[in-house]
Amino acid sequence: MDVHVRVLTIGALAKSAGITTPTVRYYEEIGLLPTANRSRSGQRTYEQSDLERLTFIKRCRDFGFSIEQVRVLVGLSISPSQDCAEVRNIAQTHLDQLRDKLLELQALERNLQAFVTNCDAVCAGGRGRDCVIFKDLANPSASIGCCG
Amino acid sequence: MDVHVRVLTIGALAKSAGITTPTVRYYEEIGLLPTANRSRSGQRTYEQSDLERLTFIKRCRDFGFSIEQVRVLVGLSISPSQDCAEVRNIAQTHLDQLRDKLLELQALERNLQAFVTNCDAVCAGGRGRDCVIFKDLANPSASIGCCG
DNA sequence: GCTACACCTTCAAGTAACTTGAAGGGCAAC
DNA sequence: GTTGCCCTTCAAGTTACTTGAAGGTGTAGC
Repeated sequence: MDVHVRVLTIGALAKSAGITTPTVRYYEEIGLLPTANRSRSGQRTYEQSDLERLTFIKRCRDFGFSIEQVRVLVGLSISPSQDCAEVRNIAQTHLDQLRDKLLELQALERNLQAFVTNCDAVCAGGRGRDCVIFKDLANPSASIGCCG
Repeated sequence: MDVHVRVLTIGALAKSAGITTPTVRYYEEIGLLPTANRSRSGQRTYEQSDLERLTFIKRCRDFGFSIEQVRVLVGLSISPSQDCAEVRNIAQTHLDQLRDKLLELQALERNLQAFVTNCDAVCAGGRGRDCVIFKDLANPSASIGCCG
């Protein structure tokens, strides 16, 4: 059986792909990876093609795709008629969402910076029961921007 | 008992603070809000001070602080010696982490944009079993940047 | 043959921060 | 009295794994 196919243990596979062994088992459990072959003693064995598939999955995850998106992408990648346009569209949608999130986080960064600056300016390391920071944060009718 | 204190139901409280009722109960369950008083029929009742506390929590969450960070901030906000410096430091740490994440996401944005651009340039709406996109993504020894 | 020791196995529960669902009670209006 | 919305609790679902317990496997050295 083991003619000249390089067989990998789950640990070797995981390391090569840059993920952990429990994660490999998890991917198998949720059907992202096919059920692995087993050695006589019951240990999972993998081949080069498994490494490629897992690498594909890892790259997609690194791109921030959700497991469900990766599931679709894996399906497309192994289908006979690989639909590049569909992949492109999934990626574009994902990119759009990413940009929305970036804008949100950038706004958050400005607000947090303003908060810290205000802390420095107003309370300057002091302490006391009348700190404006807490008051403003707890005021239901105040607008945010915070602490000033 | 109900002299001239405006009493709020959980729904009214939640709406005023801009969160959902299950979330209010959840916050009570994890100790972020104190155990609520109850009406004779067993429904939770709240006062203005609860709304302020919940508003404080909501603002902190909007700033992206984790529940555990908010727990600390709430503790500081109700302690007799409110330590502004500590708040400032927590916020600064959080801001630093946020900036790291922003950098990551911006790099991701560039990569995804490159991916989409490459899809357009290389495969241009086509389909076929030799799509370079899939091949590159699945190649364990290829460097990322993707699809080119 | 025996002993380390790293690596493998399964199953269950934990993580964050809620959300959703089921099954039922309370209360004000029409 | 009944409609309809709000409230109650408890349990499970979500995402993407991680951690832990308890035990088997494989190989290297002595």
